Amino acid sequence: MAMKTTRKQNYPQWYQEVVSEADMAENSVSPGCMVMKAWGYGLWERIQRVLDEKIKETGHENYYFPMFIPLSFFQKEADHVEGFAKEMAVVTHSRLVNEEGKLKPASPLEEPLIVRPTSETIIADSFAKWVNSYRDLPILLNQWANVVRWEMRPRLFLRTREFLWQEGHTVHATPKEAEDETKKMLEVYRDFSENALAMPVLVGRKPEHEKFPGAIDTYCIEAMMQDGKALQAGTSHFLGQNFAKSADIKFTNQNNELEYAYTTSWGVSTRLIGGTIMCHADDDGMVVPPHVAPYQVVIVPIIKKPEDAEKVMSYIDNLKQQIKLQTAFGEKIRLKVDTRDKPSVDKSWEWIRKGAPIVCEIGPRDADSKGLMVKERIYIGQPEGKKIMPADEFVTQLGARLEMLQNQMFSKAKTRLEANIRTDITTPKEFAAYFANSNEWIEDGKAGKVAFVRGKWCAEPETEEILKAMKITIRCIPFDQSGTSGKCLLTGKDATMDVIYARSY
RNA sequence: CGGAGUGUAGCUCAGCCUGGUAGAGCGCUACGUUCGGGACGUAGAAGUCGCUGGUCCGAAUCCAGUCACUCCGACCA
Repeated sequence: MAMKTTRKQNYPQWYQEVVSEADMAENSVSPGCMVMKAWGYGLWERIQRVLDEKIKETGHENYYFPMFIPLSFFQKEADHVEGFAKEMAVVTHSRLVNEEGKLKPASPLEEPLIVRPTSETIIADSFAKWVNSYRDLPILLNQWANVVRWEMRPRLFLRTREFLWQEGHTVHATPKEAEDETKKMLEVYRDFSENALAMPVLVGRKPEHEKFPGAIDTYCIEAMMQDGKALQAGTSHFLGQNFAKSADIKFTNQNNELEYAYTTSWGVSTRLIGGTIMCHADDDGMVVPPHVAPYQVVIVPIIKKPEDAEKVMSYIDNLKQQIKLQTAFGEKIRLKVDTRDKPSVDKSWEWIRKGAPIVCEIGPRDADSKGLMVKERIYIGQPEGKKIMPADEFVTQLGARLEMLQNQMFSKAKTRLEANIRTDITTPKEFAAYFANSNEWIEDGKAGKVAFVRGKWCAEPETEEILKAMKITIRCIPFDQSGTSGKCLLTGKDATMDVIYARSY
C-alpha cells in the first residue's frame, strides 16, 4: 500500500495524495491554478493526440482564436452572460506604473477584455463574417486552448481557474444537421472515454436547469467515480439559432432566402485526467490506462555491482530495440529506461505510484538467463502481478498484453458502474433515505452505499429546490428511456421521464 | 463575500501559553555496508521564524497592523 490514506479512509484526501505521489501536478503560487508536471501533462498530451485524431476523422479542422474577448460580446446573448458573469477574469488596464515603489495598473482600457471562459461569442463573430451562402456550410472547427473561470474552490484537475480543453464549434444550415453533429460528437466522447481512458460513461441530455448557458439542448457523458459520485466528463451543445441571432450569422439558402444558421459547441477538458484518476487509481496510487500512458513500459535496471553495469545495460539496450518494433493500439510502444542515479527500489515504487502499466526489473541474472521480471500495475486476480518470464516471450506478447490490460480496466470499471445504479427505488421516502448516507468508497463490483439512482422525474420547477436541499443533482436524462410511467422520486407526482440522480463533483 | 484556522529548513511540523538568541522527522550531500516489494550506519549542508511597527536589556514567543495561504459555505467544465 503506497498511499498513506486509503480510498476508504478519506476519498478526497486520497485523491490529492495520488496526484501528488504520482507527481502529476501541484498547486501553483498563482491561486487556484496548477502546475502540470511531466506525468500529468504527458497524459494530457496523449489525450490530445488520440482525441484530436478522432476530431479530425469526423471532418473538423483546428483553428485558434484569441484568448481576450471584448466585454460587449458577452452582452449579446442574454442567458450566456448570466451563466458566466460571476466567474470572469476581466482585463481592465494595459500597463503598470511605479508609484512610490509600488506597481499600479494604469492606462485603463476603453472596453474591458474578458479572458475567455469559453469561446462561443468570439467564434460566432468570425462565423458571421465567413458565412454568406449555404455553400459555405457547414463549418466544422475545433480549438485546443486554455480557458479561465474564476472558481472559488479549486481542486487539481477537477476544477482549476485556468484549465486546458478542446472546444469544437460548428455552423450548419439546418437544425437537424446541427443536432446530428451534437450527437455525433457526444458519441466521439463516449467512445474516447470508454476506449482510450477505459472510463465507462452514461450518455444523455441535461435537464433544463443544468444546460449550458445559451444552449437549446446540452448532451453529456457522465462517469461514476469510486466514491459513487458523478463526474461530468464531456458536454456537447445544440445552440440552435441563439448565437446566430446574437452574432448575426446569416446565410442565403437555396431558395434565395436569408436565414439564421444553427451552431453547436462541444468540449472536454483536463478534468478528464481527474476522472481517470478517480476511476482507476487504487491504494498504491495512480493506474494509467495503457492506451494513454506516456510510457507503457518502464525498465528499471537492477545493478548491484559496478562490474555488472555493462552487461545489464547492453542487455537492456538490445531488449529496447526489440520492444520498439512492437505496437499496441496501432501505435509504437512507448518505453522508458529509467537510468537515473537512484536506488532501484525507489524507482520501482515511483513507477507503481505513477501507475505505469508495466514495469520491468532487469538485473544480471536476467541478462544471463535472457529473461526479465514483469510487474503489471493493473492487478488482475492476484494482488501482486509479478512474474519472471523469458524476454522473447515478453516482447512478442507485449502489444496484445497491453491491450488486454486496457480491456480489463474498462470491464472492471464498467462492472462497478452497472452494479451501482439503483433502479429499485420508487418513492420519495426511500429515495431520501438512500441519499441520507454520506458518500464513501464503493467496494469493487459490490453495490455501494451511495451511488446513482435511476428513476422517475416529473420535471416540475419545484424539484430544483428539493434537489438543492438534498445536494443531489440530475446527471442526465438517459437516451434509453423505459417509456414506462411511475411516480417522481422527488415529489411523488406522476412522471414518465427516467433520469439519473447522483451526488456530483 | 460569510465562518474557522495556519504562516518556523526543500517537505511535514514541534517550540509560543510562562520572552533569554533555532529544533525533530523526511528529503538533500559525502563515504561505507546494502539493493529482485519501500535498508542502515557515520559525517555534513541547509532557516533575515510571512511582512511592518510597538513593548522590553532582550521577541519565533507578548501587543497592534498588514499580507498570504488552507479548510468549511455560496458558485462551478
